[in-house]
Amino acid sequence: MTKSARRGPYFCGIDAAMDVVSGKWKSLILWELHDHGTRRFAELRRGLPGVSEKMLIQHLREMEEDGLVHREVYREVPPKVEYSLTEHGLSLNAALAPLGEWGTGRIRRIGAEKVSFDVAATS
Amino acid sequence: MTKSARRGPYFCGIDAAMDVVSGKWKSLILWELHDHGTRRFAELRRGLPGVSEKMLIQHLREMEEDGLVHREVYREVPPKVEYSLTEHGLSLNAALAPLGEWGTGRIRRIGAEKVSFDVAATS
DNA sequence: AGAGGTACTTACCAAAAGGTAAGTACCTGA
DNA sequence: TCAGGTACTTACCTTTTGGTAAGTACCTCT
Repeated sequence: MTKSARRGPYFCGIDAAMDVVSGKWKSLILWELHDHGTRRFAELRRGLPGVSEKMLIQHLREMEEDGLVHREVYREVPPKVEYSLTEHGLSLNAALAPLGEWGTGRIRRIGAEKVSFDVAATS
Repeated sequence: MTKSARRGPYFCGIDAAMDVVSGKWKSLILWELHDHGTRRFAELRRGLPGVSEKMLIQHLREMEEDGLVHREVYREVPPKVEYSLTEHGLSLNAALAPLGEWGTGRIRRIGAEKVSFDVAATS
C-alpha cells in the first residue's frame, strides 16, 4: 500500500539516479542541505521560495526513504526537526556538480533568468 | 502558441540541466545516440524497449529545440531521418557520466533489477 | 487575548506527462 | 495482392505530479 516505489527496474545508472532526483524541488533541497550542512523544516521552506509545505515534506520523506537525507527529531515543544545529508546524499550531490556546470553554461547560452523572490513567492 | 518552454527562469544550473533531461526517455535517448553516433527513428524505437512513438518524437523534437540533437532528413522514399548528438548534447552526456556511476552504485546497494525486454516490451 | 511560530497532515483540485490506437502516404519483398 | 517497413500525426484517455487551503497542538511574544 506504499505509494512510493523508486526501486527499479532500471535501464541504466542514469535512470536509477534520475529516479531519486526527479521531483520539482529535490535537487534544490540537496543543494540547500549541502550548502548549510543541516537545516530545520521551516529554514528549508524559506530557502526554497515557492515550495509548498506538502511537497517539501513529501520530498523530504522520499529522500529519507532513499537514504539521501537524515531526519533528526528533537522531542521538544515547539517541535524541532533537523535535516541533513547522509553519505549517499553527499556523493549524489558531488555527482550532480558537472551537470550543474553544464546547466550554468546553458543558462548563459539561452540567456535565461534566475528565479527572483517576487517571481517565486506566491504572496 | 508553442507548448514547450524550457527557458527558465531557473534557480541554478542543476535546475536548468534537469529541465532538458527530464522526460521518461531523454537520458536514454542521449545514451543511445552517444553509443551509436547516429540513429534512425526506428532504430531508436527498437533500442528503447517500451517507448511509444508519440513520446519518442516528442522528446526528439524537444531535444532538437534545446540544441541537443541534430535531425537530418533525407528526402527519399521510404523516408529516412537520422538523429545525432550536437556539441551540446555530447557535453551534456559527459556531464551525466558521474551521475550514471552514482546510479550504478545505487542499483547495487538496493539490489534493483535491470529492465528486461519482456518487462519493457508491450507485446 | 490574539497574532505568529514550530512541524506537520489531510482533502480536494488542476495541470502535466505519458500511453493507446488509429490514420497517412508511399515503398519493398514474398 | 498483401503484409510489413519507413517516419510520423492525431485524438482521446489515464496516471502522475504538484498546488491550495484548511486543520492540529502547543508554544512565545506583545
